[in-house]
Amino acid sequence: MAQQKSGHVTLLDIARACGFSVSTVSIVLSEAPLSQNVAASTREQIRTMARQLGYHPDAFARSLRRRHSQTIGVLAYDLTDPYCIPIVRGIQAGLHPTNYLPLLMDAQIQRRLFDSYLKMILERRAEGVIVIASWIFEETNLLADIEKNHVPIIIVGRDLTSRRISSVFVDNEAGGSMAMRHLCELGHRRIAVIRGPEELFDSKPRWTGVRKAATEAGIRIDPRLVFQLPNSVDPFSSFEGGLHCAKQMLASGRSFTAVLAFDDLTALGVVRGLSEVGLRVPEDCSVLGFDDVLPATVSTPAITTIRQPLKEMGLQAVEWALKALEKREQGVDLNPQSHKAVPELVVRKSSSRPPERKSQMR
Amino acid sequence: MAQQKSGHVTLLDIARACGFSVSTVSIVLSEAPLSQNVAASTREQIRTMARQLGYHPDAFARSLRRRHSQTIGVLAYDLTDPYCIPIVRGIQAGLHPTNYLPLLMDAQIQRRLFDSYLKMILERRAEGVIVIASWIFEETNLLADIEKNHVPIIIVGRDLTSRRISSVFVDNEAGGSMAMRHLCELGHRRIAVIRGPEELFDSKPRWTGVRKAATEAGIRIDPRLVFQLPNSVDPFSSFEGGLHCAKQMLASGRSFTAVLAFDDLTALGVVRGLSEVGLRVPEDCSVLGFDDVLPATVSTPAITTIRQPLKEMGLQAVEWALKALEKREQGVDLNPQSHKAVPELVVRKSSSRPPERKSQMR
DNA sequence: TGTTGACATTCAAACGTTTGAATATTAGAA
DNA sequence: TTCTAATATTCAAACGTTTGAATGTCAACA
Repeated sequence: MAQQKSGHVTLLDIARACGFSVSTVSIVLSEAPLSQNVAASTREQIRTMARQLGYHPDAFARSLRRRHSQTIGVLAYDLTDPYCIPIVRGIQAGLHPTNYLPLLMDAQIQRRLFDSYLKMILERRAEGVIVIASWIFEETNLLADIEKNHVPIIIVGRDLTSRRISSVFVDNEAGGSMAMRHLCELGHRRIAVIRGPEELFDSKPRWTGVRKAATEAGIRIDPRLVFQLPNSVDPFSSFEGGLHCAKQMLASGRSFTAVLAFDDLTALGVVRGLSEVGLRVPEDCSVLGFDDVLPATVSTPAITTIRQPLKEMGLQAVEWALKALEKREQGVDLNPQSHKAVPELVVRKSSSRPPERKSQMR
Repeated sequence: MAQQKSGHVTLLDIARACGFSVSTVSIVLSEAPLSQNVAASTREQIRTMARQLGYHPDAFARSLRRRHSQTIGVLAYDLTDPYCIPIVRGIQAGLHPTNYLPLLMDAQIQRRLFDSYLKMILERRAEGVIVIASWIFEETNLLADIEKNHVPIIIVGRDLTSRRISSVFVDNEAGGSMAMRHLCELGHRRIAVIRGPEELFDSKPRWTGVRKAATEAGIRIDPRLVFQLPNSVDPFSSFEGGLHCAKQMLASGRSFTAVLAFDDLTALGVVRGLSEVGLRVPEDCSVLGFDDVLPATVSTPAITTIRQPLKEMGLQAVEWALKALEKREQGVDLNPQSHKAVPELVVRKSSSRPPERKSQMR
């Protein structure tokens, strides 16, 4: 009845319905400072009418006028990956006490989608962007556009300070060392290692850390027990990669008492591979993961892993984004920062001392 | 330089920069029909200038003027739950060929957040809303507002046709029957059942299906082997619930050769509980899950489960949402519809024939 | 010469808000 | 009585687009 053609209730509808001007209604409903001057009776009248009609302010009109969207764009490379979720949670948690809202997008590991969502984030005038990408994320030309439009951008999951982008990522080297040290301390000497895919940012430093710790412990890593995941991209593939590597390991005829896997899903793949030939984890062979995602916790045995403080990393990203906005308000451009989060060894059931009889591994 | 105070490049910037009017620029950049009449040289000039300045149209202004947001709100009860993700994927897949964009929100199983995000979806003038909620989702008063503003709403994960809301959900009864039938066919007779939490929509019909199949197979379910998950809410708790039930089962002294768990995470909890007393799955005891989420696939043994066609359910929801929009365009209000998706038995490694010697279970 | 119509471009209003400035009303003070 | 000040409300412009209608130019036709 009082509806506009658009189907949505507007200030004008309310104004007409209770005989005040649009301005007054706006002042009351948006709780502008001037609303103190509005008669209490008027306020009440307007508010009840708004409730009655089911009024909700039009975010488009409001943002247009106020020149603020109160939005932070969050672009995840793949929500399917359990790695992303805790980061998103951290971002949500960080944003919650402010009145910024996350605009969450899932690129599904597709460059095309990544670009089109980034464009959308720009069009929606997000005031900042947080990109979750442990994964390849080369120069999109949109990146330049983001800069031209003065939108602060933070990346979590890899170091892009070289491109002058604030970055939050885990200290992979330290993590790799922790993992190797844990196995050494348990008494393992023949340790198979599954390295991450070539093109993944985390792979190299993690491997460096592993080697350092091995050297420090006086252990030689048999190059024939070093494997590498293929350059694939979706989370499930790293499970299959682990499974495949385990088979190769077993086929190689070399003996080993532990496997240091690139991440948790790889570790789960290894567990599967070992179990298929009747080997038990950890009695016959220890398996270590990295990340600490849900599947590592709920599988049996629970996977010993290097935990990334994902939620905290999300929080950190938000903190910087907000600070950048604040500074921008004052006309200052913030220099890109970087934060190396410290990982943590989580000992669970997939690691133990090596089996007594070495012959057990053929 | 040519920047407005807002920091964003606008049509006016481009117009000034190349000496045409805002209208012409708009017509060219938005590829309006009139742009055929614009001189090719002009078009080129405007386009390159836009690219150079990094122009992106302001979605707020555009939507305001066009009276279309090209957006579908998607409100998930908890992205942490692996159950949600494939549904979201389905929704994305369904939306992709259209030019609607999903506006994805994660309520984190908190009523307050649920409400505030729903409000946000309304304010952003989403043209339709899809709610993912297997979980409690009682009358929000916002629901009434959604109706007042003529926004079509679809729920996936439970049946709310009684409240005149289109619903997509799995045929829980059929699924429950499938699970039980599978165990019976393998030869199990003493089967423990873990029912879902009281307040969860899926719980009752699933249990009905289980009992029906048992009756048909001439099997009596020992009430002392029936357990129930507590009314909790986060996905991890169902793992713990399963673990706890397994302990109770074992403590009860009753013998059983299979456990039919409410969902996959519960099943994984049961596996853990059994393994803690040295029982192996499936050699000593079979375990069945429900849903088919990632952790069920990557754990060892892989969990035999009843698969919900989650992605398809998401697709279905989108299809209806779009149809409702189409109809609304013509002024027709669509009647709420409902779709019971048919589940599917996925046989993996956690189920097998019961062990020969019954004494094995004490 | 005037009319027609195709082509190229611009005008101006509108979308739903917000907000600085303006107006109107009342009460109290000078 | 007029002036000031507080209270209560409205005007009107602006945010960045889009778009129906208007304008202007030019060539071709009658």
